[in-house]
Amino acid sequence: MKLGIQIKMNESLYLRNPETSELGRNIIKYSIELIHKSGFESFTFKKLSEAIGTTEAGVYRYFENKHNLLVYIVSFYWGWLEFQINYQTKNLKDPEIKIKKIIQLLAENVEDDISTGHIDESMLHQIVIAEGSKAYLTKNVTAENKLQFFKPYKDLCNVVGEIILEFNPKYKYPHSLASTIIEMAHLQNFFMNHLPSLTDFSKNKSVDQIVAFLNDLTFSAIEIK
Amino acid sequence: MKLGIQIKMNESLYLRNPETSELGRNIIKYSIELIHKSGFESFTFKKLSEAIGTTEAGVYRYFENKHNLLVYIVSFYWGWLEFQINYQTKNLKDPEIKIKKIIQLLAENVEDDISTGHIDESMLHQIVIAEGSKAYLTKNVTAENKLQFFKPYKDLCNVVGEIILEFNPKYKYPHSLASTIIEMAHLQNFFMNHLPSLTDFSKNKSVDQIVAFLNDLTFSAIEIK
DNA sequence: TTTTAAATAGTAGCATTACTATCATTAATA
DNA sequence: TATTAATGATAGTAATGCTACTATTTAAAA
Repeated sequence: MKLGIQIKMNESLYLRNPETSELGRNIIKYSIELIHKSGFESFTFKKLSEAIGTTEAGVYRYFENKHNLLVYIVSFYWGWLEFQINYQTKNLKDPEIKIKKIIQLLAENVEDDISTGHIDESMLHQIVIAEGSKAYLTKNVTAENKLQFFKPYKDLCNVVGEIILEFNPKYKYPHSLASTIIEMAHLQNFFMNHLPSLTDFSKNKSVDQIVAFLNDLTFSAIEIK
Repeated sequence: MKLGIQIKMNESLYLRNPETSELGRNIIKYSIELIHKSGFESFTFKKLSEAIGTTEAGVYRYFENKHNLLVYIVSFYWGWLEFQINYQTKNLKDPEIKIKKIIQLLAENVEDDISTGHIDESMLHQIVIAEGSKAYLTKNVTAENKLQFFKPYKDLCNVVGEIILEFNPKYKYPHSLASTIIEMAHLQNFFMNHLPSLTDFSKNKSVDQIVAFLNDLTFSAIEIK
């Protein structure tokens, strides 16, 4: 059975809600494909509109610029991931097991069984690994942060931070550790695949090695001494 | 006394060595200023050439494109930092003290007492925090990696990894931990200043808090149990 | 000293990018 | 059926990213 989920997106990210029309949904779908294939730098609204079969102006009616579109799809990912985490840790009591589950969800390659129609979450995961940090590494962070552009990311970080405190209420850096785990789950993946000498993950390129590293790092830090 | 140091740069990063002429040195100097002021996205060779008082074509004679120029200045930073680390840990025997020194050098704001003429290392440090990862987060990583674009970064990571092993020869993830420390020294700084809810660092925004977090994280991970 | 070739600087131009504006057409709704 | 909203088609502008060509300076060889 495929479950449909809906993720409410921040309205200031778009000019017109892409979920409400065929064209809008195609914009999201083909953006993900194009960015995944050729990277965010070479991605343009021209190419996107050609892929969809519409015009550049058509895309501009939905998104002010390609940066906002990136933030949109990255935000979608973080929202989706938080849903996954809530769903998969719902009935777990033990915070240790919860944290391990979260690390696994963060690091593991996505299989989109709980999917959302037109969006390929597995491809989206790859995009977030390679392009995600470009969403906030700009001169406009502060302004965009005020518009809540990064809320889904911050929410996720909070959720993880809370569970860290459940495990060890005395731990001093729950948020910093949460953002470290989240970032590293992705960055070590990127390094493993493209700059392997920055990691200790061998040939087989299995994400299990990243999970093991992050588990070790996390529990060493938060275990009660 | 100001000490002059020279950092040998990878020749495939430039078309003409910017160290060998006044114009070349100005290209580096003003790039750092402009990127620091307005960010890498809005930085163009046109604006740079106007700031210097030359023409666009003049800049293109030194660097193929702005991406390579970014990689150049980021590489310079990593080379400079490795020099600093070697210099400041030279006579230290205890690997624990060495690691603490490294974390401090990574996280602390740079004061360029050991400076390199026209380059403002303190400004460069800020650039690497905000733009550094854009050097490798591209579709060309693999090709550029083959051309040794990221050697200074990888060298640094290796140096840190070696010292981690000095502390605990049995630790399983020296490189991944090294790249985690290096990346987080910068990213937590960025978060602290722009997205503070992703950290646990309060009001005063002192980098000492980042140092404390990284020390805790690192030594929890590598201490011999 | 003159000649000449190499290095450097400057001009101009082109294709693409990142938008904006206008107007006609289609589809949905009152 | 009239009206409005969304889309499509077309065009245009300014900035960006880059190349080709010409002019000038400089430095070495004759």
